[in-house]
Amino acid sequence: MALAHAILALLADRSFSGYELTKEFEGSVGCFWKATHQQIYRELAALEERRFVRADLVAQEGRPNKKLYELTEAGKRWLSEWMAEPSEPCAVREDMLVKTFAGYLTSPEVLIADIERRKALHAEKLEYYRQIEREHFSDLSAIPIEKRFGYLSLKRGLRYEADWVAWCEDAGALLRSGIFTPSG
Amino acid sequence: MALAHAILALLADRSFSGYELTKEFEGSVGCFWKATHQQIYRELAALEERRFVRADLVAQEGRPNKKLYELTEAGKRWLSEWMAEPSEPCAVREDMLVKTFAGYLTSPEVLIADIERRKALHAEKLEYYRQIEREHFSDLSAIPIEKRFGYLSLKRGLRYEADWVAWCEDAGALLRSGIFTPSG
DNA sequence: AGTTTAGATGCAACAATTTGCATAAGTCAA
DNA sequence: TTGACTTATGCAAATTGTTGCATCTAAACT
Repeated sequence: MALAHAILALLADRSFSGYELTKEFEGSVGCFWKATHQQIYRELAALEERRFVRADLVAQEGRPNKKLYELTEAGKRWLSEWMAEPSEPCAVREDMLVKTFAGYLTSPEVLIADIERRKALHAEKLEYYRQIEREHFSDLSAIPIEKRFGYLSLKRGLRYEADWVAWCEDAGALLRSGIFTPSG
Repeated sequence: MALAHAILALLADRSFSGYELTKEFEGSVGCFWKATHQQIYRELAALEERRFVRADLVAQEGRPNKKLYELTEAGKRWLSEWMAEPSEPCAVREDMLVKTFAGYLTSPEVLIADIERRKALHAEKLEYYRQIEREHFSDLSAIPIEKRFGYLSLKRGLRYEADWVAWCEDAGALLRSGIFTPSG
């Protein structure tokens, strides 16, 4: 039920509609949580029923109406209580590493191609996080304390993507070295 | 449906029972996949129905009988085809980073305690992977080629855990520096 | 003699996630 | 003016993942 907490964590700062939350989860917050619009809308409905959030219908000109959700006192309390509980490492399920593990069933070229593709993906995400870092966290003392905490999460995202890029280079070099081919 | 592929990837090397597979997923293979015994038994039954694996009942003395599963030709083909498809990064859902993101809702001490706990967990796992590295991959040229590929996956696990430890130290230092407290 | 630990498998219920479909208004370019 | 894209929300079904329980054998501990 931790998606609920991720949503409440965003709503602690300001109000969001489901659509806006979806965008957030696809972007910067994506460094620590992934969720589709379906999950978010369903979870918001559940949170509203539990009175942890409250919704305001906002009529808009030129576009569909939206439901703006805000955190209630009960929601804030529930979130704070959860913060004190120990956190477990998230489950890893990496297709890529299943492939390297059984790499002898295909040709090194197939693996290398996929690794290069992944390297590009992670490098792109890394650049995106670096841009956020430059634009929002270049001077921590200049931003309100509540916003500074996001930097800790972003730092993890920066590390994670940089680390993937480094592994891709590492693994690519090993595969090209010929250690994994009978002839080499 | 990628758990299926992870199971087949293990069975490509040798036959396993469900119980043995569970142990594998808890240990070394845990660096790229997490699965409970329930998931594994269910998936094995489904794979058997699709004829990607075949089961042999093995009577054992002194302990319950077991079902030894082996990969079929069809299963091997299906796995090889899957290997050529591009792999997507796995979904990240990190409770810890939700907490750092909304860290202003609790005290730095609460965050620091959890970060220290996580650091110990990741350091332990890192040591475990290092032990596997020493015991199984200290000389790549001395082991059969099929087994060498596992080192690529292990290397990712080593990096991942080391990177977490480094982040924990980083985040801990920042939290202790007082940047995140109004008085500091 | 009784409890715990390890090996071995499985059902049932529940929770979470993904995927496909559906709607509806407005913008913007070919 | 047709087609693609963005904003905005949602249902239904299928797939995956988790949790609690249940069974059986045998060794090892207390």
